[in-house]
This record gives sequence, structure tokens and C-alpha cells, in this order.
Amino acid sequence: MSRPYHHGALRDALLEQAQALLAEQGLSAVSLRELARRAGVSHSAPERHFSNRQALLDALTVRGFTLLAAAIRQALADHGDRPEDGFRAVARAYVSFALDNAALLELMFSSKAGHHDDAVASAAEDLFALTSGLVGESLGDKATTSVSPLRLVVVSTLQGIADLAAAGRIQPDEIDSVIDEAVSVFIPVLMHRRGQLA
Amino acid sequence: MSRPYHHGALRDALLEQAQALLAEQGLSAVSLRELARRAGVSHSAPERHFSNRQALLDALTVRGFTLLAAAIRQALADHGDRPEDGFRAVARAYVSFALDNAALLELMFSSKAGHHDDAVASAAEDLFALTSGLVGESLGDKATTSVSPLRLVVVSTLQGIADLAAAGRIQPDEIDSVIDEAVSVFIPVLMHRRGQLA
DNA sequence: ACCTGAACACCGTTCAAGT
DNA sequence: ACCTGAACACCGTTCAAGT
Repeated sequence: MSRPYHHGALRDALLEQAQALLAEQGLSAVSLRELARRAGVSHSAPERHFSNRQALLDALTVRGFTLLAAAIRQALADHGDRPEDGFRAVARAYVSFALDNAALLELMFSSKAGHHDDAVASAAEDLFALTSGLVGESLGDKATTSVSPLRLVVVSTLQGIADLAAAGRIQPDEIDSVIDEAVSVFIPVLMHRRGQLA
Repeated sequence: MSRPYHHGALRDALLEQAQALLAEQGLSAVSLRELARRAGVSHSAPERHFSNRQALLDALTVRGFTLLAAAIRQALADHGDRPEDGFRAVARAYVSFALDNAALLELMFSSKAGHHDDAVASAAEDLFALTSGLVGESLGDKATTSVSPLRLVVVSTLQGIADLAAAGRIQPDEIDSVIDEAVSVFIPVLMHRRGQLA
């Protein structure tokens, strides 16, 4: 028995280990050679699945966006009917992801100046549409097609709270009060806009 | 003449080159050996000034916080008297820094889980006090001592806008309208709170 | 006080060869 | 189709030695 010549699911195993390594020891510790070692294959076996280190990091990034989007969808599905409940639930899911996956979040939002991967771009776009859709939902269908400045402000605030929480600038015991404050700032503005549109 | 045995200002030269390399080719391109090459010294000369690569990155991070804080102070000094002018000027300075120094901003706000450098922590604290002080200024002296949730929401929004702009999720031509929207959301809230405190 | 040069253990990437 | 093993050029870090 032992391990067969073909690993069988090397690609998934590498990604799994990569996520763990990233969380435990940071981005610089995520090396193809170390991942190969942990998977029990030779140092050049990963090359079949990821043509270089960047390709592996891209796949990890896509995974991160997918996980975060799923967490946010779950939060939305579980929330109460009132707009402020949805907002609060999404903010909590976002921050919770940021605290549990700080290094992954950084990887997801690193700008990578000259870097353009289609799968990464589309996963990022999905998340962006989801969070900015929050605002559209509050405003009603009339406003869901345009990406208004207000949406971008709300998305920025969510992103900023998650960032500062992950960086420890917002302490764990302050998080709920900060989210509640954001809700109390934005909900009246959203309600007022909805009134104007009606 | 030529280059003397002692470089004379190697530390500053290394930091200067490091900032340029970071902006041009990203964090992974910032190697001690490449910096030594560019400075015209042996590969182990930098070790006198930075005991390891992390120490150099820490120094670069401190530089970043100092530069950003200076830009924000300048913006505050140049602004009009009205609170919304101050807010707008700071937001623009923040975003402008983020666009010009995307990789440096990432380095500054990377969480570095187990990483604690006193100089970095104190530079970060200075910036944080400066941006959150914005809100205190609007609220009057009564509120400047406590870090209220509202301050943290405002700081988060500034940080989020800068992040999303640097990552290209907010397009350059959308930035001014997003900043104006943030001003129009927060200024009435700040004015209202000030009224309650008076 | 500051810098050099050799040494060591790591890394990404490439490629002929094996199964 | 998938994996191995050797090779190459890079890197951070250490340390005895030079100026």
C-alpha cells in the first residue's frame, strides 16, 4: 500500500497545506518546496499543477474570495428582515473572516501592480458585487444597477473595519460597538435615499 | 577619488533604494543583496545597519507612516476652516498617498501576526491618533480624549477608500465623488453629535 | 567603526528521464 | 498523464578576516 506513485489529489492537497502555512507562518513561508515536502512528493511535482509560485498564490486568493463570499451569503440568509440586521450580519461575517484569515485577506487585497489573473479578477468582482449589492437591496431595485458613490463608501467602510480589526487597531472588544455605530450612521442615510427615490 | 571604502551614508542609501524597489517591483524584489548591489557595497555590508531583512522592512514601514502623517498634516494646514474641508483634504491626501505608494501602504498595514517592533508600533499610533483626531476636532475638545466608536468608523472609512483605490476597485475618476459622498454622510452626523455634547 | 569574502542552507525554475 | 532528480541562479544569514 503506502503512498502510490501518483498522489491522486495533489493539487487540492497543496492548496490545503498552503492555506494552513499562510495562516501559521505568513506569506513568505509559503514555498513550493515546503508544500511538496508536506505532501510527500518531490520538489518539482507541484509544477504540474501550478506553473509557478504566483499561480499557486492566485489559486489561494480565489479560494479566499470564494470562502468570504460564502460566509457573507450565509450571514445574509440568516439575518432578520430589517435592513440594519442584514448590514450588521454582513459586517460581522466580514470581520470574523478577517480575524481568522488575516494573511489570506492581505493576499486577496494586495494590489500586485502589474498582475492580472482572470480567475482572481472575477472572484474579486463577485465579492464586490455582493457587498455593494447590500446597499442596492436597501435602496430597492431602482438603484441596483448603478454603482453609486454611496455604495463605494459603504464597501470601503466594511473593508476598513475588517482591515483595522485584522491589524489589531480595532480591539476585539471594540468590534461590536464599531459595527453598531456604522449601522447607525449608514442606515438612516440609506432610508432617506430610498425615500427620495420612491 | 571613486567610491571610498566607507560608503558614508549607507543606511539612508539602502532605505532610499528599498523604497524605489518596492514601488517598482513589489515586496519580493526588495532583497538585501540587490540593495547592496545598487549601493555598490558587498552583499553583507547592509548587515551592519539592518540586522536582518525584517529590520530593513520595519525601517521602511516607519518611513511610510512618517511620510503619510506629514502629508495629512500638510493637508490639514492648507484646508479651509469648515470641518468638511478638513475631512475632504485629509481623505484626498490619504488616497493620493495610497495611489503613489500602494506597495508601501500594504507593507504598513500588513498584520505580521507575531511581529512587534516598537518603532513601527509608535509610528502607526501617531498616524492613528492624527486621523482619529480629525473627528475629535469636529466634536470639540470635550470628546478628544476617548476613542469613540464613531472615530473608528471614520478612520475605517478613510482606510477602506484608500485601500480600494490602491487596489483599483475604486477607479481614479470615481475617487472625488466617493470622498464627497463620505463627507456628506459623516459631517451631518458629526455636527449632530457636537450639538448633543454642547 | 565599517566593510569584505567564503560558507551554508534555503528557494524558484527548468528539463531530461523515469513509471 | 504524472512524478523524479540533477542543475542553475538566486536569496538570507553568519562569521573570520581585512582597513
